[in-house]
Amino acid sequence: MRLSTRGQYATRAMLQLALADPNEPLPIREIARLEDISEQYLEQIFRDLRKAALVVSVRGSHGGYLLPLDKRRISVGDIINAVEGPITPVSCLADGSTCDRSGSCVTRHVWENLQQSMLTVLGETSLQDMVEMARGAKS
Amino acid sequence: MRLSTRGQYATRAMLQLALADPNEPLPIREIARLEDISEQYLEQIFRDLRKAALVVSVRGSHGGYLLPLDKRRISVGDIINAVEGPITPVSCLADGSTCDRSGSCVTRHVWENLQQSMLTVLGETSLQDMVEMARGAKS
DNA sequence: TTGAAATCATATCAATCCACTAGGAATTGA
DNA sequence: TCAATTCCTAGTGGATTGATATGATTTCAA
Repeated sequence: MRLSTRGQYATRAMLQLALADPNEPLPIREIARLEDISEQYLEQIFRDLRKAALVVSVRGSHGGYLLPLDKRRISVGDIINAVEGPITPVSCLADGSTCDRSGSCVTRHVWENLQQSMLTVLGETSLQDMVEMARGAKS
Repeated sequence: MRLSTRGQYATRAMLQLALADPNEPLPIREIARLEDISEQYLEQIFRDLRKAALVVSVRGSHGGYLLPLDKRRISVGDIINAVEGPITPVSCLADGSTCDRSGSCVTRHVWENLQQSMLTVLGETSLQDMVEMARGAKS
């Protein structure tokens, strides 16, 4: 029952973006250095973040990534969802699943509860919340 | 972010045990047939359940497995824990982990919240609850 | 007392996924 | 022009998953 590193890396990277100067693009190289993550691996993760419109890229020299949205409106759930897909604790809760087991619907309710509580926690934590945590811890 | 089939199979199997006659051992073969699970795979899962004392085995002909405990006192969390190990959404929350990243402690709080909420949901759902759900759904 | 039914145990295996690396093409500021 | 950067596709070694194979051990029942 593990989040993959993609979700963790993406979250840490987004936090770095949120802490950085919002007017100048932060390059992946810099984020990778700050968070000690493989540069090329992080590139792949940022491709997903960009596709989900959670970041905006600036190409070319002095390029990098920017946060286009309000930090209050980006949740950790959004980030995880962008790089790992939907939170589905069991496969029968995934999109196109046909859970045809009649007797197992009881356990399905349990997994639905689990899923709901995970979505709630991750959806309630915004990038802004993490920025404030970081600032609070620093002072 | 998936539970493996071990946890799901174990939960469904335990529910079958909870629904069965508490006085006569239910063999794995029967559970595997009811839930359409590989018999030998289920054997391995039951070894873990037995080691965790969530079931008791009766060897030999007419053998099988029994629930030694109050159904109210066994939670889905106990079952998952027995067959998959502790719920740790990220590796730095695992037992012997040395999370030495200074800056990442902010995200750690998020994962701790996630973990706590998962533990709560799974810990609050007992085998008895599932039995009642199954009975309720049946009538 | 023998045989069938069942648990118990270990080894193996194909497929999949994970975390990453390799190697470049395209874009842009200086 | 050139260096810095994003963008893209492919491959890869190791770990994990979800089993299967094979057999030993235990016990009830005919």
